[in-house]
Amino acid sequence: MVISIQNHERRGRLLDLIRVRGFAALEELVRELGVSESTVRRDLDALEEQGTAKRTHGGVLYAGGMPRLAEFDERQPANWAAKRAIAARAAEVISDGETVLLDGGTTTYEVARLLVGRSLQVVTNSLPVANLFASESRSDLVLLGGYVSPRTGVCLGPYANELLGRLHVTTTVLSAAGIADEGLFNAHLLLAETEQAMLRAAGRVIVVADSSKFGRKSLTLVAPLAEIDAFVSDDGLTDDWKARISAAGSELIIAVIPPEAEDDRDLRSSTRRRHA
Amino acid sequence: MVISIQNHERRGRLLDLIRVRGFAALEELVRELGVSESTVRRDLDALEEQGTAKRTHGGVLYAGGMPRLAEFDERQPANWAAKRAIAARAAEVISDGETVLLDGGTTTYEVARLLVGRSLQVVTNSLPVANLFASESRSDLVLLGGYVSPRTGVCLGPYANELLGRLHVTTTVLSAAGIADEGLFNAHLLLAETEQAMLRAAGRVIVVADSSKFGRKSLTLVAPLAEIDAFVSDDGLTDDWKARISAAGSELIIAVIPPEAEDDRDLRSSTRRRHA
DNA sequence: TTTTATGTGCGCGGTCTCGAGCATCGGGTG
DNA sequence: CACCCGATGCTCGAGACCGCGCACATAAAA
Repeated sequence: MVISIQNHERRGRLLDLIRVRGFAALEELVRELGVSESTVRRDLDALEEQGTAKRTHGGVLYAGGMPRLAEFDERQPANWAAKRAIAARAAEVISDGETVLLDGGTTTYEVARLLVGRSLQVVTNSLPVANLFASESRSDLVLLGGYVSPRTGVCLGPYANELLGRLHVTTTVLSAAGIADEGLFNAHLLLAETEQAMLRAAGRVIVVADSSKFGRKSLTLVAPLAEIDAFVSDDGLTDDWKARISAAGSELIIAVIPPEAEDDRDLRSSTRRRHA
Repeated sequence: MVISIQNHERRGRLLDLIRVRGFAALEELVRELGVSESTVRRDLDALEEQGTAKRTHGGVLYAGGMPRLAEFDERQPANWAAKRAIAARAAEVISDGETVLLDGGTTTYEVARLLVGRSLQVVTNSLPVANLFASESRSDLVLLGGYVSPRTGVCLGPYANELLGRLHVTTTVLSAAGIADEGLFNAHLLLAETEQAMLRAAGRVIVVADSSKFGRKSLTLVAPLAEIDAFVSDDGLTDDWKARISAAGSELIIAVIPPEAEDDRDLRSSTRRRHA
């Protein structure tokens, strides 16, 4: 009946190690628990039986983790390299010490990843972005509250807008579902309101959007082009649109997709001789 | 028979598979990508060189994940079994359809884990708890905004309190750093204010705390015992404290630690071993 | 005490994986 | 056309990991 006490203390520590790291090699568990490999393996079997861990070859991974958001999972990597290149350029124009407001979306998430570790004040309505900065002591984090959209993980609604009305940030990084002559478009009505509040709170507004977004409309208009200080996009943007953005008085930053990671653009015989 | 395009498209798909699952066995990647094992292995080498993935024996795990919070990592598993048992009892007294306000802390986090999938409206100031419900379509999620404490991942400050002032929930699940005659104690001054606002917003207040918390004080007083409707603790609680809680007019729910997982309680008799 | 049960460590054979080397294919270059 | 080069797939020896059985130690039961 009574199961030995060290037994469960050790399994508790074991489970904690796995939970903390998400994955642990069997060899390192042996070293850190100070027991034999057989014992660790038996414990792992028990944990897998219990369902809290899943064994793999050479290690174990935690199974009690959190579910993931749909938007970040079901994405095809179509223009992912473009997003990353855009994010890199956008992160460059943000200086240390700034107060940055980050919108939701996959591109702004990539920007956020590049900003982790910088000395910044970060404001966001995006749960995934907040997770990036939550444990970061180098930067302060302010999260907008409100109703959380299940699919995208962003905070919406009047509470978020109201809090935004009392904030001021040096730079806002916005995403967009479409960019047309009328201005920025977004697919979510409540989010559009929140993004309008973000615009009002910002000293400088940067929109990150890959070239496929230009010329497309979406459900609702967020803001005219003239309210945007700078666009960051990739070199798939047509000259036509480059002209329109200049005409609207906005700066345009073109990110070049690095040769290491091109995917949806051509460049066939990749690395070496490239006629140019 | 195109050359380099397929290369990177495949690596993009590969990285997406890894990113979505967190971990993937090499064999399943071979099957799903329809290429040979060698090619997958070479791609994995490239991804590891790039830093976005980490190879293990027999598989690969995604390396671009998010950092983790200190409070949930450095936890010793001392009374973790107690926490889980307490969380199970606390989750039982919450009915479907309720609006539940969940505090931060590891015990309330365990409660939250058990509530995932239930039909509830959830309000929380805790980032880890919010992550649990963010992708859950069965339950609505409202997140309190404000400054995010780096160590614990909870939202603090006047914005959170203000938003709480305009909410009403049926049940609040609170944690505590200490429980003494004077009432609930907490280690964080700003958090105490937020928790007081949580108390005011609630129709019913449940405090989850393992027995080691009773009789201990902490930095600041949150609320007197009489304001708590129910305490959930483990059977290590002394009769003295059981009487005091009854005297304060609060309900007491004792969780029994299942025989599968007892750890730090009793069985002191057999704590030695070590062969020569 | 002896007996029994449980937990732990060690060793061995079998299976799987890894990395490197080699062959093939297809296209671009001179 | 001849050559080069990157990409892919296959083979194979070496090494890692797994599961099993056995031996030993300790605590509870007889």
